[in-house]
Order: sequence, then structure tokens, then C-alpha cells
Amino acid sequence: MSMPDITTGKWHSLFNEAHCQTCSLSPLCLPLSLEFTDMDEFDAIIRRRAPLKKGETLFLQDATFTSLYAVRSGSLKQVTTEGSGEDQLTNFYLPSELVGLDGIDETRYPGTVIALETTTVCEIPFDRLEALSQDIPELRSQLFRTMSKELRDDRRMMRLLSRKSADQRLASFFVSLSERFRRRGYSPYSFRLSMSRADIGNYLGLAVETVSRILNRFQQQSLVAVSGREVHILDLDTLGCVAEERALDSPGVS
Amino acid sequence: MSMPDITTGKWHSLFNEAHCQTCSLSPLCLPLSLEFTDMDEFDAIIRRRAPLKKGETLFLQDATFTSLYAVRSGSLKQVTTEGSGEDQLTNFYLPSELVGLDGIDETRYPGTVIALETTTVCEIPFDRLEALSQDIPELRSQLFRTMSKELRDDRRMMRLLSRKSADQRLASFFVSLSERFRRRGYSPYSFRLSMSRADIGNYLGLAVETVSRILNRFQQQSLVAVSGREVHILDLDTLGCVAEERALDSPGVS
DNA sequence: AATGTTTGTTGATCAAGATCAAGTCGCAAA
DNA sequence: TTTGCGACTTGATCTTGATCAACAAACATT
Repeated sequence: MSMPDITTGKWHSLFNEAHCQTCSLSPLCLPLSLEFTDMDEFDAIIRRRAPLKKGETLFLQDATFTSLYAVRSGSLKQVTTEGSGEDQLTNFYLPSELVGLDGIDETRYPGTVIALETTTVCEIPFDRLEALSQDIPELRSQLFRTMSKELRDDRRMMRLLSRKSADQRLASFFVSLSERFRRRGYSPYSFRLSMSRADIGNYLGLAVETVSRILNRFQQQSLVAVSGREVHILDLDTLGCVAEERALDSPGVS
Repeated sequence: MSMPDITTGKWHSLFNEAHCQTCSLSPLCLPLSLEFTDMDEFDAIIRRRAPLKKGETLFLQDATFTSLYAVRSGSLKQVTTEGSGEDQLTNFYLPSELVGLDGIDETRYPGTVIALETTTVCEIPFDRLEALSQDIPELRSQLFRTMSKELRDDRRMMRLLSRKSADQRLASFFVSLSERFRRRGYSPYSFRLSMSRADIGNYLGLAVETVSRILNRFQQQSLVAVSGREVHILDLDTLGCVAEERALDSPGVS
């Protein structure tokens, strides 16, 4: 069987047993700087949810904002539909990342969040979190930092979208993924993409065909080996150079 | 004289006298939801600074992060230089807006912020603000909301950069400026751009020449009247339609 | 295995906007 | 007023990546 029987409650006990104290992600997640006792308090407001299957939505755009969600395993994408235009994929979320921060000041979530594979999340009711952050300065501070980091990541994304060529975008995407996997203790060189080419294209502002072609070219240049969604990064350094648009080698430029 | 004599201390008394309680911007600014007594406390940590002249920097990229700044009058731009690439203009700041939120989780500011005209700001030391936000839930909450809003604005900008045509970008830019002026009680139809065409182009991911050409076209279509940096918006509705890429009207053109 | 359906690849053409190259305008200093 | 320089405009050409159109592969369902 590929999946434990949800119906028997096996999963239920599994995600109910899970606690921040025993979670391998806690050094990367919101409670990263909390003391034991504080972590207990934090842990107490968390609600574990049944796993989402691929394609299921965590919440819909314009649903009432209530909670943040920390990704426990799997991955998700955030998609915003605005006006008459097409959807815009604004973010991918990997384990330990926090979903929903951009909904805080509205009463509604600004985008739909969809699981890209089987995914488990921890639900953090925002009113509880805010109340708790009054008593635990480290928690408040960490929340500010997390949001601030996201702001900076957004600025980097803007630079990518407004100044980088298609090659640079793809290269940046791989480098960024690689780093995120490394931080989580996975191999930075071999991983499986949970998103489709169309998702990647939408996120990077490129047509699917372009994504496909450039992946092909990278492969010919022995920068990566791609087979379907399986990725092996062969030359991370050069990829980093491509991402930053500076020529890789030949010094004597004068 | 076009400007009060800075040397006599007239300005000094002016910005020293200024307090949140009497500031016309306070309903738009951080203290917007504070009670009188709380506002006093908040006001006490603010440092008024001497006005910046056009082209002067508020802080440099990689300078140590210490404070947020609320714009009191004038305007600024934020510019990030990364790696070998060119500068990227990531934001314009108008009165009541908060500068520096993306530096919180690093020890350094991620970009240089430069005055586009004579500009006054209120300096808000972040450590004091954070301490104060422990005792004043409304302040903390407002800070979260402000950051969250900025996140959402960033997502909108990403959509602009990755999906919109040059025309749509310029139209969006004008509509957005117009709205921001309206909120501040200025005319949404007539204003002066404090930024150059090059700044606009850089911000919107367009070449200067393209900005120039499209402004010209908008003018011919009687959407705006532009003379140098003076802008009159003639047809805000249509401009809004252009920004959202849906065709406006005229059926049987061909 | 046969089928449809989604997902990904490849080739040919086209257009939006960048780039290059002159200019023109406008403001500031002397 | 002249000079100079930066900001802006306008035109001609070129490039990148979108779009259109098949097609192939992977996967699920029967």
C-alpha cells in the first residue's frame, strides 16, 4: 500500500502525536528561538490537520483569514486570480515555511493555496498566535523576522522578473531550490520537482515551451540532468554564475 | 525664496514641534489605531530628522539596520544593487509609508534609500518600537498589518512584472499613484512626478525609451496630459481598464 | 492492452520591446 | 546670454521569448 489507511485513524494518531518539541523542522520553523516552556505554550495552540492530497486546496482565495500554516511535509503553491487576467503563481512553499502571512491585514486570503503532493501542515490560529506573541517576545520577534525575510525574497523575485533573461530565471530557480533543500538537510544536488513545467513557467513569467527548451539546453551544457521531474544538479557553481548573469570564466577582461 | 531658511533653525523648530497628535498623516501612519495615551508613548520614541535634500540618502545598502522611517513629506526610492547586475529600483515611498521593513531580520538594510525631492522622515528606532509593541497590542497589530500589506503589494508587483505588457505597466503605475495621492487627500488627477523616466523604467522593468513612447501614446489617446513631470489624468477609468488588460469599449473596430 | 488525458518536447513564425543612434529640450552655473 | 550636461524624445534595427502547431511520453482508467 502506498499510503497508510486514513480511515483507521492511523494518520490521525500520527499527526496528533506530532509536537514542535519532537519535530525535526523546529529549528527552521517559527518556534526556532523558543525556550522549552514557551514552546509548550506555542505547541498548545497548533492544530494538526489531516494530510492534503495532491491537488487539494488548503484554502481558497477570498476565504476568511483565520490562520497561518506551517508546512510539515510536502509542498504547496499559491495562486492568485485577479480581475480578468490569468492566474499568477506567486509562491511555492516547502517544509518549515509559513503560509498565509500576506492575508493578515485583510479579512481574506489573497490567493488559493494548493498542495502539489501529499502534504501535511500545522494550523496556527492567528488570533491565538498574536495573543501569545504578547507574552513571548522571542515569538513576536521571530514573526517579524519571518515576514521581513519574505519581503526581501519578494524584492529578489522582482529583480528576477524585471531584469533577468529566461536562462537566468531558470538558473536562479534551481539554485534557490537547491539552497532550500540543503537547509532542510536534503541533498542540494538531487531532488524531485513537485511542480509541473507549467507551474514553473507561470511562477517565473515564462512560457512552458521556454522552460522546456532551456532545461534542455542546461542539460546539453551538463549543468543539470533532468528526467521528467527528477533533477540532478551537476554544476551548481556555474548555475549560480548563470543566475547572476556574469560570464563564468575567462578572466582577462581588462 | 522657494524654501524656508534652513540655516536659521526655522526648520529645526518645525520638525521638532511636530508630533503624531498633530500630524495630519497619523490616520494613515503606524499610530493610526492608538489611543491618546498610547500615542504619546509612541510619539516619545520618534526622532525627527533634518530634511533630506533631493538626491541625499536616508541610509545606504548594507548599513546596520537600526530604525524604520515613516515618510512625513516628500518621497524616496529604494535601490538594491546585487552581485554584478545593475541596480534594481524596488520601491517608491510616499508620505505616511514605512521604510525599512525588509531589513528587520538581517542586521543590514537590503537597499539604499534616496530622497527624490526635499523629504522629511520620522525615525523610529526598531528596538524601542518592538519593546513598545509588547505593551500596546494595537501597535503590534498595526505593524503586522503594515508588513502584510506590503507583502500583498509585492505580489501585485510580481504579477505586473511577469504578466503585463508595457502599456499595462504604465497604466497600473499611474492608477496606483493616483490612488495613493487620493488617500492622502491630494488630487488624484493632477500631480507632479518626483521620479525620473529612468526611475520609472527601472521600477517597471522597461527601457526609458519605452516609457517615453507609451506616455506619448497615452497622451494621444487623451488618457493623460503629461508635460515633463507634471501629470494630469484625463480618463482614470479607461486607464484602469488598460491596466487590467481588458479591452475598454469600441466593438467593431477592425 | 487499449484508450483517453494530461504533461512535456520540438520546430516555425512573429511581435513586443530592447538596444543603438541621433537629436531636442530644459535647467543650472558662469 | 552662452555653455554644458542631464533628462527626455524619436526613429531604425535587432533579439528574445511568446505563440501557434504538431507531436511524443507518461499516466490513469477501463
